[in-house]
Parts: sequence; structure tokens; C-alpha cells
Amino acid sequence: MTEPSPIKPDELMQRDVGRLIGQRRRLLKRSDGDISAAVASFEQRIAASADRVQQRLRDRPAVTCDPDLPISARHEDIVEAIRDHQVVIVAGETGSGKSTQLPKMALEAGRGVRGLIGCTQPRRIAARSVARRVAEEMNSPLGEHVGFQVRFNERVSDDSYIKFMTDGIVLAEIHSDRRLNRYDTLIIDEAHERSLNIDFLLGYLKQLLAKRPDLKVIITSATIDTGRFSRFFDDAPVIKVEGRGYPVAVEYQVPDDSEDLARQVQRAVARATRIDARGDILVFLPGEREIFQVSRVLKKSALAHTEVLPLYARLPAASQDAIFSPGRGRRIVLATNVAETSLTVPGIRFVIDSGLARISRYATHSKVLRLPVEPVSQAASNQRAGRCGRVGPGTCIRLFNEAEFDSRPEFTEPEIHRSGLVGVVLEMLALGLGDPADFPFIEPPPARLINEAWNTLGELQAVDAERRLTALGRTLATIPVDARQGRMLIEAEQRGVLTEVLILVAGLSISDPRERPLEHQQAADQAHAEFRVAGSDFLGMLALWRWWQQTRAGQSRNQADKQARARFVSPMRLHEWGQLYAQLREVARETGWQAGNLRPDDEARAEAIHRSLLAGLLAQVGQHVEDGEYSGARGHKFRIFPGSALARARPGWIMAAELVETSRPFARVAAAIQPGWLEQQATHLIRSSVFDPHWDRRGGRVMGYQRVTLFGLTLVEKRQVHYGPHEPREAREMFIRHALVRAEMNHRAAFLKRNEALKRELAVHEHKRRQRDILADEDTLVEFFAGRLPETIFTVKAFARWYESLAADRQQELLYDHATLLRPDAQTSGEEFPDRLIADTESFRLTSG
DNA sequence: AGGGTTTTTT
Repeated sequence: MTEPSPIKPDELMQRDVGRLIGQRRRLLKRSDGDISAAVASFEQRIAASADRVQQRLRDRPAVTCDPDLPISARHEDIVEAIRDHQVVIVAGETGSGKSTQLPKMALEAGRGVRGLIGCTQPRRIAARSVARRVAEEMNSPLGEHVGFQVRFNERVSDDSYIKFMTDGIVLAEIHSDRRLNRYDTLIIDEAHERSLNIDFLLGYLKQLLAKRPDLKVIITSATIDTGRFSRFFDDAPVIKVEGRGYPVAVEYQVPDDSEDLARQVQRAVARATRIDARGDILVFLPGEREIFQVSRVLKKSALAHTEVLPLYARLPAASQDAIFSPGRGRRIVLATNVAETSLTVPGIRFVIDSGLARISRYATHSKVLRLPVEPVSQAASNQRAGRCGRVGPGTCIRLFNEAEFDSRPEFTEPEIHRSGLVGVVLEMLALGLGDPADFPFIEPPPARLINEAWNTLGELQAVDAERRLTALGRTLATIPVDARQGRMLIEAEQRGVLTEVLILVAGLSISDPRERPLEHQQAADQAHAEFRVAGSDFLGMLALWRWWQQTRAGQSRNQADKQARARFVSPMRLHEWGQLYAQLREVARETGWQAGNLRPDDEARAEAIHRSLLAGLLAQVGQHVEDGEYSGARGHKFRIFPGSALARARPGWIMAAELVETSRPFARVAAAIQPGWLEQQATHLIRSSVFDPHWDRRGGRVMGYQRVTLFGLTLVEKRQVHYGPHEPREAREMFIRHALVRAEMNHRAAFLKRNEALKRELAVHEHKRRQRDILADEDTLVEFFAGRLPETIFTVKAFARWYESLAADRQQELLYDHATLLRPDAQTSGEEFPDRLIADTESFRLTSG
């Protein structure tokens, strides 16, 4: 009997190990007949995997590290540390060469053979451009030895040793490869940025390292809080690398009383001019508005040979490119935080740091994203200062005093402490990672954020009352969009408007393709009016989409782009919108959904679209209170964003794709809704109460009023309802008292007339029973009818006849009051009282006991 | 009546 050979993991491709172990185990268990053929094929697979390792080992590209880069000074220490430790922290400033050289050093340390060396970057552009550079340095075409993968773009081959990607890609890969077996080494770059992705990834790796002793992890960071990373990974060694920066002198310019930001910048510019009148200046400001204000003041002061350029992420691409094409004179770049991490402005000699930034903070109680302007941390300020030491010695002028700097927090609060965590918690559930409160985050998020995430998942019906993932939740986790938006898609599929909502969800995920340049705001607004639909910004988005599809169909790419630009719409973002739509449509197809075609507008369709969107936005609705002010969840107040098609109309009820608090709380991208939709779709969230029960003599039943609320918003103020189904016991008591005892019932039937006889008959009965010669008083009668007086049996023919005389639907309506009367112990729900009870009226008996 | 930091995804 041939036994399958044992598995030697070290000699096999890591991605094959798990599968081969499983196959071997199955082979050993098999006792049926001849397994030699199966063993042979198993041996073949082992051999193939081992051959692959040998081949990769042989073909390993030679690497040389650039000796001019500061990191090369620690070359040997790093290679050695990688060999000796499972986790290594490399700390170094920009320009040290760590992003490009570390993967090569890992290769030199023998990594990259049994699996890829995976290198993550926070941004797609960086992943691609670093990959290109390293491929060049290794004299290998991009995609061969060195590949990359970002959303919409992948160039990795089976022969790749190094793969650059965004950290989001690794997170997505975990779903299909829980142990990340395709990698034998992971380099997490820019870990100091502490994005949600990075913190989640670090926590995941922390757990994975024990299960994958062969996996090596390298964490790289600016020299910010490296001790924390080291402690987190069980005192992993930290290797510090020099940056290639020049010294930066820091000056503090204390603001005068009543000197606004623009004047402070103006004064700092004057100071820089005195030091070097030709050195380019980068000014860090908190937002677009400040950029505009400062720009106006600087332009007014007509500085010689000076160009003032704005720079922020939403700026049209053409204007952004101006940063990279050097002008003739001096340049002053007025920038937001894009220039701190995402974009490098070349040739900067001075940095002027306002010390301010807009920081996003998620307000859990109101579900509003706040963007307050706040003082930045010391680390962020130092990062900003570093931006002027790239080409020569620089000077940083801080618009606050040194004591204030010292009093500021050392590090920026990590995103996981400030963001909504729905996506993170959903992901953890889908991956079976247990209670998020127990997950090893490097700095665990506050409980209130985790709780809010649970609530939102409940609101979306992604988890049940026991916090288990529902089927819907499982689907949500597979759609690569925000959970609220995923919920919209699921609803849209059921309502037959998937194509439209796919377009909208894609559109909501990208940045608004409509551009509004500072100097052409009115013209832009006018052009955009073409895509305005009264009552719904979403239908407006669809109008823009349709316009673009038609425009593109009829002409060349160039001509279409030109048409878009003429309407102040960015062709690049339209393109991205199309890509995203195509990707989501593909995911939808794989999920087994029918997308169908974009259909012409009609009212029913518009309602189906809006109701689908609403499924994801139940907590982001508002009711108009007065004067354009809306009241939202839990009493939170907001207004409609002025750019919305709804801003003037102010419909009574709206839903908003985003609630953002900037200068004040705004609802952005909104549509009018009907409160009735909420009552139908938010059944799991609405609270309803009934009050003021009263006897309805004409109707012959107990009525009451209902109030319906959602997150404290009143959907229905006072609606008359049949009281019975809500409070059966109380209704029954009232029915007895009014209908039977007092006979307060308007009906032609004989019941009322006979009621006196009924009372008498009862009284006689009572008399016999109690041996007392009195008529029963009202309370005794109630007790009797309620069945609380035992041993009393009475046939109520009159009652039965009256009932018979009613129309069938009337009988049905009265079912609650009357049937509970007949069965005092019966509970609330209608279906507990079969129709038979009504059909058998002749034999109705009031019984007790 | 009046306007937003940044990034990412089987």
C-alpha cells in the first residue's frame, strides 16, 4: 500500500500547503479499494508545488539598492532583522527610500519565493507609481517581477515576486484567503497615517501572525509613535532610518489681536520675502473658503513676480496640474491637507502653517458627520514643516506661538476613534472575527462608536436582535460599497430598479463630477441647471448620467469630454463613475441579480427608486419645521445644502444621502419623501402608541388614537384606530361596560331592546346563586361578562342574533372586542380567533371558569 | 438663502 508522502511546508508554495494537507488527510482516511491512482496525482501536485518553489528560487531577480538613499546605510541591519524577526518596524521620514528599497531588501533576505512580497500603500496613485519605479530599478517590465493591483487596475503575473497594492485590496483579499497565503511577506507602508484600513489590517495581522509563523511583516512609519507599533507587535525591533531632508528652521509668528487669518498669512509672506524673495511658499489652510479669502488678500497686495495658486482635492484637475508646471516667478500655493500627505508640491522653500485643519468626526447620536476646524497635532505640524526641506534648507513659519505648540496633542487622533464603524463591524462579522470589542486594535475604538455601528446594522437589517448577521447582512458584506448604499441596492433589486440605483450608488461613491470653479460659480450653476430635477437630487444625477451616455455615444471621446467641460462637468470623474458602475454591475451579476435596462421615467419608477434609496437612509430623514429648518433623528436640526434642487422648495419630508456639519449642519444630495413610506419601510424601527380609548356608540366598538414616531420624529400625530388590537384587555372591559352593561349601542338589531331582559335574566340567575334578592349592579355585571364570576353559565341568544345581523366585514372588524369577550384568557392577535367562532353564533355561550 | 479635510473596496 502506497502512503502519501508527508507535507513539508517549507518546500511548497504557501498557497498550496493548506489544500495539500487536506488532500492528504482525506487520502489517509480512505479505505475503499485502490487509492494508488489518487496518491499518484497527490504526489504529482506536491512535486509541482515544490518545483515551483525551486524555480522561483532560481529565477529570483538580482537586486541592487541605490547607495545614495539614506536607507541603504542600514541595508544589512534591515536584511538581518527580517531574517531574525517575524515583525520589523522601519521608521524613516519621506525621502529615506523605504517604500522602494524595503521590498528589494526583503527579496534579498530570501522572501518572496514561497509567496509574494505584498506592499501596501494608502493611495492608489502611490501604489502604481512606486511599483513602476521599483520595476524600473529592477530592469523588469511592470507587471513581471514587480506588479501592482488597485481598484480598476491590476498588473501582476504568476512570475511576480513583489506586488504593490492599496491596503484596501489586502482587506478585500482576506475574504477569499483568510490566512493571506498568497503572501510570504507583507510590508505595510505609511502605517503612521493610521487610517481605518491600516488599523484594521494591523489588528488582523496581529491575530494572523500566530497562525502563520512563516509570515513576515514589516511596518513602516514616519518617525511618529513607533514605540506603539513595537509594543503592539510584542516588542518588535525598530530600525530608524535618516530622512534626506535638509534642516528646516521653525519660526513662530504670534497673531496680533483682531488680525484675521488672511492678514496673518500676508505678514508671514512678507517675512519669507525678506529671507528669500524668490523662494516658493506652501501655505497650509483648513479649507476651500480660507483659501479663497487668503487668495483675495494676497492678490490685492499685488506681490511682484508672484503667482498665487489654490490646491485642494476637489479642485479641477487642470488647475491642480498648475502646481507641477513651474511658472516664471515665485509661487505661493494655498493648500489644504492634500499637500500634507497625498500630493507633494515640488520646490518649496517656505511653509506657512496655520496650524488648523478640518478634522472629520462622526457624531453618533445624530448620525451626522462633523467637519470642525481644529488645531492640528504636533506630529501633523512637523509633517507640514518637512514639506519645505526637500530641495534645500527651508523655513517654516507657524501662525501660533511655541507654548501653544507644546500644549497640543503629540499625535493626531487615529481615524478609528473618530469615524462611523459600520463597515468595520460588518466586515468583522462577515469574517467571523468575533466581538469587535475584543478585537486587538492597536488603539481600540470607544464603545459608543461600536454600539452605534451595531445600531446602524440593525437599522439596515443586516443583523438580528441577537446581533447575528442576517442573510441580507451577508450579501451586504460582499458588495464593495458603504453598507447604507449596499442596502439601497438590495432593496432596488426587489423593487425592479437595480440599474438606476446602481448608477446612483456609483455616483454617490465618487466625488461630485460637477465642478464649480471659484471664478465661474454662476456660470457653473447655470450650466448645471440642465441636470436639475425638482424634488430630487438623485433624479438629477440620473439626468446627468443619461446626458453623458448620449453625448458619448454620438461622438469621439475628445468631443464628448469637451462638451462635458463646457458644462462644468469633469470628464475624468464621469469616467470614474462609469468604471465604478461597471464594476458594481458585475458584482450584481455575480450575486445573481437581474439588472435590466435603464427605463424611461415615470412616477411609479421614481417612487421605486426613492424607496430603494430610503432603505439605506432611514436614519437620515428630516421633517420641515419652519423657515428651511429640518428636524432629524433624535431632535437634530439641519438645513438643505444650498446647491440642492430642494433648497428652495423645502418639502415637508426629505431624506439625505449625506448629513454633514460644516459651517452648520447640512443635508446634501436629498429628495422629497412621503412619511407613509417610512411607516411602511421602517416597521422594525418605528414606535407607535395608542391613547385616549373611547366607546364608539355608532361603530359598536372601542376606538382610540395612534401616534407613530421614528427616531423621535412624529410620522403620524393622531390617527383614529380600532383600539382592540392594541390593548385587547382594556378594550374588552370597555366593550362589556358600554355595549353589554349600559347597552350603549346604536343598532336596529334586537340586542338593545332585549338587553333589559338579559339583565333581568342575569339578575335572577345571580339571585339564585348568591341567594340575594337584589339586581346586579353595573360592576357585578362587568365581572360576570368578564368571566370573573365563577360557575355562571348563560346563553346569550340576543347577542348572537345581533352579531348575525352584521355584515361579514363588520363582524371581522369587531372580532377583537367580541371574541376576547368570549374567550377571556385569549391573547391579542387576531388569528387566534378562528372564523368558526363567528359562524357558530347560535351556540355562543358566555362562560367562565 | 448660501457652500466640504482626505482616502479606500471580491
